[in-house]
Amino acid sequence: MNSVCSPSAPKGRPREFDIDEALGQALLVFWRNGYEAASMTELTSAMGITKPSLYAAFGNKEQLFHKALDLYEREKLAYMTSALEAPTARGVAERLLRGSLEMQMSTCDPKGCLGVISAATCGAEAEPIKAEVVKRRASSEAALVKRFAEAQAAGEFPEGMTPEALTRFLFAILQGLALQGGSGATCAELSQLVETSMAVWPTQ
Amino acid sequence: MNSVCSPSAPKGRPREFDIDEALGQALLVFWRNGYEAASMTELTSAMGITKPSLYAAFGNKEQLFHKALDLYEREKLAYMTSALEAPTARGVAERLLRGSLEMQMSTCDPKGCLGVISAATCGAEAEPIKAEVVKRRASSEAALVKRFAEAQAAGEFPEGMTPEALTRFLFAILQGLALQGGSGATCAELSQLVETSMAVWPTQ
DNA sequence: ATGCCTATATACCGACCGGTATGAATAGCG
DNA sequence: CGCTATTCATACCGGTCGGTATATAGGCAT
Repeated sequence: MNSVCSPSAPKGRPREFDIDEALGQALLVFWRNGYEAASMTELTSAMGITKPSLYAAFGNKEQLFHKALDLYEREKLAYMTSALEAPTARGVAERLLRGSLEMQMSTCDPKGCLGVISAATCGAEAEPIKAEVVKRRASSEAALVKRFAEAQAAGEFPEGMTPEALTRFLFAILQGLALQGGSGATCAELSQLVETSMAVWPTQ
Repeated sequence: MNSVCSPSAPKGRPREFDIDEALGQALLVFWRNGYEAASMTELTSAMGITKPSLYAAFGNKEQLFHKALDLYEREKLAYMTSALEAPTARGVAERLLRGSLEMQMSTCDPKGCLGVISAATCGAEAEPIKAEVVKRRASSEAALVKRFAEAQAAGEFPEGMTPEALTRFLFAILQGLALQGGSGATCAELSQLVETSMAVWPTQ
């Protein structure tokens, strides 16, 4: 209750690892293996820390996954929010498709999408994990619906096309893209999928 | 080397369960939980048999999954082959989409697609499982490419649309459909996705 | 130097995993 | 009736799971 009260006033022994870097490594393990298949042994090994350190710093496996998911959305899904700023609905779709494609083509990151992997996983233990991922996806969808509603008001849509329908359609393609990417599809094949999707995207 | 040599000449104690019915129950468990999350305990419980009986009748967990996958393709994916008989490429796509939609809407079967679930699962233990599923998917894709090539030769495609591209595109939508179905999407939402896909499907 | 507090490392916990050894039960065959 | 062959039920195997008790090491204030 005194002194400078600096943000870094650790009274005890200082931790010997960078907590953000460790979280980044945990994210990679979850990304490659999914929640359930990522064992504590593999997590701690990749993070370079021991199990008690992990539990002291992150709580437990589920909380660690949540924090890794936060990091994933913040760093890897940034193109999603920026895509909404495209001038037209078609531009938004193109940015989303190309952003997702670029992610799948990244040589340093794992293939597939952490969200897709986690949503498809169905173990009883991972039920709350799946629910959380689905919930976050719903908020992303809502943002896209809102953006497409603006586009519709601007007269960009052909009649009969609702913002909800196009959002669901685009998300389905993005999910298929991530799934095929995680199944060993080549860059050319995924790129072809993006081009085809843009070719069929409704114009006026 | 004698007698009627009837196909049913079991010398020992006869098995007390129907092997096909047990396999059907195993399929449901794999379908709901995925390969890795389906434990032997849950499998044997659902099949109504004990572990040694399962191993005697089916080999091991992986072989059981393969047989369940055979059953799945034979019974649940029959609409895929019949869809290829539609008169036009557009008709093929529509049959595939509506067939997949109907499966997702079935109240007795689990949601999602066993193939999608198994392909997204990424545990090291399940690597051969994933490879097998991807391989079977590739053969389905090849069949669709072949059918679309006929359609292209018949002048059904607009220029620039290749059979490979449309196949990949359609499979992506089907995968998105299964994934959203497995994530709790409503019938109305999935139906909307099918309608949108048909609306954007290229015409001539 | 002495407490105090926190992080570290080792070893361990009960539960469950896939898979199996073992012996009793049940059929056909002589 | 044995004899053999197959299935059944129980109990068990080593290994791994997520999670933790315990004791030591290390930085701060006094």
